Amino acid sequence: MVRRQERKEQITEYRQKQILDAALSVFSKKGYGEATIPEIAREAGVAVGTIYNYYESKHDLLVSLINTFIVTEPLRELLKKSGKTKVDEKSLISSIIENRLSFGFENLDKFILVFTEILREPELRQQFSEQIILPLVAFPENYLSAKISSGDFRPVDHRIIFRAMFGMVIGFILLHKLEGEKSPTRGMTVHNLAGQLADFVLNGLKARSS
Amino acid sequence: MVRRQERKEQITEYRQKQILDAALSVFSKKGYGEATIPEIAREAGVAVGTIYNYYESKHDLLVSLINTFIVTEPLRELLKKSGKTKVDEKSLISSIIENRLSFGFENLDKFILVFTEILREPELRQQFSEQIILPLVAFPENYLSAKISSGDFRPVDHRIIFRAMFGMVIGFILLHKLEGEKSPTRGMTVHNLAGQLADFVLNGLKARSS
Amino acid sequence: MVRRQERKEQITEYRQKQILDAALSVFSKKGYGEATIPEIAREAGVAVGTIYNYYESKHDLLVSLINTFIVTEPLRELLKKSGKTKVDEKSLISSIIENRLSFGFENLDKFILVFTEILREPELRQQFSEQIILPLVAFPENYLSAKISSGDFRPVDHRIIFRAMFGMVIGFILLHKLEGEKSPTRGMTVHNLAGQLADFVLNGLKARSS
Amino acid sequence: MVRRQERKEQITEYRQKQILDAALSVFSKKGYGEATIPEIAREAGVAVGTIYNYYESKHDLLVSLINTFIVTEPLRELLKKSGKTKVDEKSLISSIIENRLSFGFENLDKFILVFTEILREPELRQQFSEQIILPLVAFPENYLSAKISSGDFRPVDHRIIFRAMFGMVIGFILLHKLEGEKSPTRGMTVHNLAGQLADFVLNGLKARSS
DNA sequence: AATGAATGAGCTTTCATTCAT
DNA sequence: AATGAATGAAAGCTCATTCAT
Repeated sequence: MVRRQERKEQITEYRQKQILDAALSVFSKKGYGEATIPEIAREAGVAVGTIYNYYESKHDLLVSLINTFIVTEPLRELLKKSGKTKVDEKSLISSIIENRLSFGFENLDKFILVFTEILREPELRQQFSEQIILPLVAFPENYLSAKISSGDFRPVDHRIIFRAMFGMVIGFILLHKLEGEKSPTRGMTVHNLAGQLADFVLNGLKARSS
Repeated sequence: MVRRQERKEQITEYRQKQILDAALSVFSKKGYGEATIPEIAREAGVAVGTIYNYYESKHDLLVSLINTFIVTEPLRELLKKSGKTKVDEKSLISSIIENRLSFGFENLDKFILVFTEILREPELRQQFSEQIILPLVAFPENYLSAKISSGDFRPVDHRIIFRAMFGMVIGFILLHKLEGEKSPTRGMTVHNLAGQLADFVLNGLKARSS
Repeated sequence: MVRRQERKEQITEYRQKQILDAALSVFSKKGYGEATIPEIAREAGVAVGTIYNYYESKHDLLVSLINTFIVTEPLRELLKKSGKTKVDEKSLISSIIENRLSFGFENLDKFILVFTEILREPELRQQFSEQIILPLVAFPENYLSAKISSGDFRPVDHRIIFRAMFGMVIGFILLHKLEGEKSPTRGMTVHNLAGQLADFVLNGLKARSS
Repeated sequence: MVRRQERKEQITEYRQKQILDAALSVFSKKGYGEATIPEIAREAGVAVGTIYNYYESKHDLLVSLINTFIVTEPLRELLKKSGKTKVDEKSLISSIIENRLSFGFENLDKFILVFTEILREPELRQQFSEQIILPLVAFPENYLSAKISSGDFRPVDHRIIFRAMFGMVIGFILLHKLEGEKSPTRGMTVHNLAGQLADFVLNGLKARSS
């Protein structure tokens, strides 16, 4: 009896994943308005009606999707990565940037989807702000402020500067995609790009006085 | 006779502006797929059919819109601003950033619209890349590379670093909006923010060795 | 003053002809429902509004068209041809058939238009019946009945048989067009076809007993 | 399981028939261009959307309709009627004509629809020519040519003469409808008309020399 | 009298949603 | 629980008609 119950839940979970994956794919390819339920059903390999057994409406599907991929997944990842080996500053920052760049280059359309819809749904925005940005920001901000206290970093406002760095990565990805084939960033490795960005972040533009 | 002709052209131009303005407003509020022609017509104060006297289809309206607001307008502005007074480095960079921040905070939804659609339309992307990004990038890149040559700036790859700075501004705006009311950037003036970003860009994170 | 009046009427008449010609062309190419006023205007070389200065509505244009080309024109032609030189029977019938075949091959789409609309408009049908068919039929029926009285033709019901002959020509043209390129009638001259039909009409199928 | 499958197919077939019947009725009453999908849906007793579950577009509906009623149905009938009892010549021809007249009087608007659209669609025309006219023509042509060989019929070109006879029936029906109430053919029975046409076809107009 | 931009009713078509199976 | 045919509201779009110029 218990087994049966478990079994059912597993199937349910699997179905939901099937559907959300398909929805993510279709929504980010076409945009919410132009995606259709039949297409999502086809991509998920289920019938149209089945989707409505799991989600109340197309809009509910979108919200669930964003909650899952935005709230649940990233936090899970964040936790995984918290215990990390010590490395030197440049390598640490460089590797984080590299990781985010790679991820962003792969998933830009999904981000755009998420940004777009978050900006249109105050409810989602608040969730996003409180459950994603704030925790995400906590660790690096602490890192920054520790470095500032210790005199390793200049006395900048860590809240602003962290957001500037975060934004830099996002914006860099966006430009890379917008420029397309012609961009001078196209021929370079992500590792190289990340290295240059890390150097810039640490040293700025100005030549050292000495 | 000439008068009549002129008069007509003026009306045509005015109508086009009316419709494009309304389309920009509705598209950026709702997104392309969820915007409707009746709503655009209502906003423009014309009949549905009138829109089709000026634009072949909803999609043509989008493309015309992006071309007008993305290709024509910004280039016009760019030219206006080319002759500028000399100021010191920090002020120059700070004021450019401030200008872009203000503009971006006001117009993010329009940018999102434009980004989204450009990413979905290779044709638009190419236009955008060649007619907007490249010219836009030319001047600051030259500035950067001159400064590097003169030894004022460190020997960075100006193509990358310029894009990093550009991206930083875009991404910063995006985060600002996504975080909403709770963001620590909310209480600050744009002038202040721009100052901090300019300082960061020039000096980086690292404390000066001296 | 009289001159001016006359002049105006001439222009009016010319405009009407321009418009009716264009309408005939477009209606018979596309069918009434799929023809559009803008297309007719373009074909006529006038503005859309001008058509409405001469005809009350699209439907009025159709009716006027049919009345003109069906009632006025054919009767005019009929009168022209009433005084004819005497020829022998076979030649007479053959030449009439040839004339109708040539005309029909050229103008089938116009006939189809006319038939279609006449069948749908009882008012037109009555006009057509009384003003076209009856007068058109009068002369050949008289001819037939005279020939029958004189013993040259067999004692058939001339009303039926004339309609059979008339129908034969119409139906033959229809089949010719419907069969298209593959029809065995394609390779033949109209003269030849007309000759065979005339022979058939006069002699029927049966071999003469003698 | 098999039952369910079968059941579904039956429903599908029934729906298609429902829709095609309604479409035939509305198209032939109004013509393609002036028929509307809502009206067809109403006549079929289904929702507008349902029609689009079975046919891709209004035009597809037309083509399917013509293919069904023009290609499939008549050929089926043709096969049914191939084995026939022997009767004398006059009766045979008379009864065929009578059959076609009755059918045509009943269905003229459908024929007009079909003719009109076939003349506008080269693809349909070819289908019609190859799949309908040619097979339909084969048997009577063979009959004619056998009769000619045996000396029973005069040595006419059977390809032409058969088409003349076929056309005569079509054209006769057309005239009958076009003339409306006033036609002298109105008071007569179809049997009588067919008899006179058969007599005419066999004997022509000319009095026998003997 | 001629024009053609503006109009909006009404078309074809789509698709989120329902529900009998 | 899964299905997908049926639904009909609402979209994009067309075009007969009007009317200020």
